[in-house]
Amino acid sequence: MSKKTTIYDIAKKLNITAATVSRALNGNPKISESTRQLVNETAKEMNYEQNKLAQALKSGKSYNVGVIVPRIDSNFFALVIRGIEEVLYAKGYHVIICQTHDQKKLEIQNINSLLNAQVDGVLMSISNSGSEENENFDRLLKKNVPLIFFDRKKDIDGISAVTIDDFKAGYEAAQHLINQGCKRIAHLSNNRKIQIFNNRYLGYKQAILDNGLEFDESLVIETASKVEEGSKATKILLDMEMPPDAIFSSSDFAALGAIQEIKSRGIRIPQDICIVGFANEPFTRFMELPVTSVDQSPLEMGRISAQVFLDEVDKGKKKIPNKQVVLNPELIIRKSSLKSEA
Amino acid sequence: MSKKTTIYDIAKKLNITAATVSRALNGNPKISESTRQLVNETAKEMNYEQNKLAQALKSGKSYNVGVIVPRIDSNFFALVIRGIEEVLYAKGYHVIICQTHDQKKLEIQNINSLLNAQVDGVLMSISNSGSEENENFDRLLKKNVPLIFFDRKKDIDGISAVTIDDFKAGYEAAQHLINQGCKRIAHLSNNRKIQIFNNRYLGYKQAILDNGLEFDESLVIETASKVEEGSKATKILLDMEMPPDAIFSSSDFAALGAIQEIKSRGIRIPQDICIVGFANEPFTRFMELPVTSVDQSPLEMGRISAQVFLDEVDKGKKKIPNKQVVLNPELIIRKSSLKSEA
DNA sequence: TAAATAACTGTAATCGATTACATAAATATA
DNA sequence: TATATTTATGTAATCGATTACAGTTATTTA
Repeated sequence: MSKKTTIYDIAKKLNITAATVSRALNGNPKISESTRQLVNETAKEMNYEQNKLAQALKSGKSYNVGVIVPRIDSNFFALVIRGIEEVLYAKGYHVIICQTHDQKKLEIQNINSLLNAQVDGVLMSISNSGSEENENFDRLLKKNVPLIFFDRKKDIDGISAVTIDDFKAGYEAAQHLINQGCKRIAHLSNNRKIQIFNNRYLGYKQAILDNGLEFDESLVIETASKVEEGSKATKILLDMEMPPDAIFSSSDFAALGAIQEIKSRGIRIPQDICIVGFANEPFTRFMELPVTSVDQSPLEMGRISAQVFLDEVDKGKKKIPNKQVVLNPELIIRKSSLKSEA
Repeated sequence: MSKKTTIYDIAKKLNITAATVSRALNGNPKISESTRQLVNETAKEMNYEQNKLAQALKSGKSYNVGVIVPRIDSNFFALVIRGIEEVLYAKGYHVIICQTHDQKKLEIQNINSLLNAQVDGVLMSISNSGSEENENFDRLLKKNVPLIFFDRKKDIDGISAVTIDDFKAGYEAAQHLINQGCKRIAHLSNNRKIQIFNNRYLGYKQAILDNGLEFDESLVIETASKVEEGSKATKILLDMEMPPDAIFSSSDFAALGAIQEIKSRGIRIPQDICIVGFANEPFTRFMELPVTSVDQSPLEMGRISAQVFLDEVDKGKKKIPNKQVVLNPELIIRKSSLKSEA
């Protein structure tokens, strides 16, 4: 109701200046213990709360950080965000979450919006659909707003990134399928202009070649990370003259679509076709037929991304070499690919 | 790099005052057309961008709005948020999303955090675990920060709310099961101190009574909205002397747990037991056995909540009667409850 | 032509917190 | 005792945008 109390109100009441009050509240060592106590008590009495907007104006820091992800209703991104929040909240930051829904237009809009909100930094996983252009990222960098990529990254000078070793993840997934006796392993990829998807693909390919199997490019299909798209792609695969005996999908959602399509044709999993997904979404564990998937330690990814941001903020203008953190993926083996036990 | 340009820079360049620049940029009618143009052009040339922090300090508005939900990795909340964003972004607001994970402690922390960020309003779905106390909400109200509940609400004077008609939803779900010939319908409820859960329960109960069936309180179990909890509760139900022939769950996640438990015992769905969930999460559609569920038009709920907030902000201090918007639920019937066709 | 009005623009205070610099009082040093 | 050094606080500018009020022309009216 009544106006908020400011340091001026406190100052007037104690017959001192706002400067002294400010210093006392901020623990400036030049303030005598007696007045410090007095000020603190009075502040409490008067329900003083610092006006963050004023402080922000003065310091040029908003203590807001933007996080941009393709979508928030995936467990993976939700957990990354949780990790980010955990670290940043503790440092007094607020997190503004934006979704791109994999549309470049929205990505640009989001960046504008965050810039507008004068965020102190941006942590993001880039959108799928996208030109080769980096102007948006450049705009952030030019303004000295730290930008950190996680998961879906691009190699841009001056931008740190936190990912898992996607090549290794792809390699291990394929190797696992090969170990199960699969010979024709298909791959539901995603936009391979995005590094992580390309790396998963490359790892998968390498494993096939390393094992002396034939690599068939026609078994690789790019799809969006959606159930329907997974089904669609699987239709194509199953209709081939020599259909695959395994599918490694770089998305759990697409894998789910694949499973639906396969089951609808009465083909057995894992006996006839083995399935491996990616991201370890909870439903992979909860399904009647639990799905093998790759865990990306999203919580950890979020925490580390936040830490990288904090480091960059601290270092201020000093240009530091962009940090590239690579986490270890973990293949979680479940029934959908356990031919040996079926 | 170089400092940001301010209205003072523009003023200096044009040999006028910052006041004039400010007025020109804001379309003040007292400014001559010529200078207005000149200012606008120069602003563009110099890459001028308004400092929102300064404006926020002056106006007392941060143009930040807080949204508090139990979790973001559920399709329901993700869509509500999307609806909110849609409306608020268009009005120049930013949205700060917070999760409570159904912990009162985090809820309080979130509110503090948002208050700290000087948000212009808070839209929230209250957390489950909770005392009867409303002090946190009162704190917002005392500061004249509009608070709007959606979905999980409480009746508090001065707080508007947007929900679906949960009583009707519960009633229709139960009626549907009765129509399928079910006689002993169990209910996986949730904390019934939360209105929406109590209303679903009451609707369910009323339908049973209206149809002359016996109402058995022991068939009602409170569980959290989690897969594991759903399984656990279902174990109890199936171990009863007279197990139910249908389960109406007020959560899709708990329903999923129920289905797992039921299937693991070799009991058939829907022949032996029918299942109805709640929230129309995507997986209900994608499962091998698609699950009947209640749609709550989350997008619409978000949009309307945002609109209610905008209305309250506009009206300013004038106390307006708290608005209570009630949306219509829609029962989406799928195989899990279609005994008649099985 | 003098007075009144309109049309612009400038002056300066304001939002609330921070901080370099100045100053006063208290204490230490020679 | 006179000077140097601390210690504690006050003064005033600053961050950038907004706006009530005042002031200056230019235009209109009597």
